[in-house]
Amino acid sequence: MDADLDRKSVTDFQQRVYAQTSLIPKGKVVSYGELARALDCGSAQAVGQALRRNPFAPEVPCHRVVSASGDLGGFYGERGGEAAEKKRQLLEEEGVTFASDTQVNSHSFHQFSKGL
DNA sequence: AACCTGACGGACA
DNA sequence: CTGTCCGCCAGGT
Repeated sequence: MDADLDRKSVTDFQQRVYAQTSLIPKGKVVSYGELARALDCGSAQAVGQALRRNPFAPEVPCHRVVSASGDLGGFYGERGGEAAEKKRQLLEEEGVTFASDTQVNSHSFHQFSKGL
């Protein structure tokens, strides 16, 4: 019915990823694994898949999502390209500190509520 | 339905 | 620290 027309392109899972990603506070970053955990997914790759070609950019601050190792990961479907440098700059603009040109400082990681 | 890929993560050599 | 392998889940072909 009419409702079927809207969804397409974006699955229920992706909407959850974008929603959680938009919850990341400015000046902080979250790893794909942490995000996946918040979504009760258990797979960071599944989360990365959703962000890979995010149709909600820049509505969704996908640049605040980095790898668990502190690496920038990717941006706009590119890994370690100039896009990564842009991503790094965006984070620095928001107040995120970097341990290296391609690594985020560990204290800049955000943590979702675990419900304790 | 089956197979392969992917902006990951962790373990191992 | 670097390179390789396996496991994880979802999506596209």
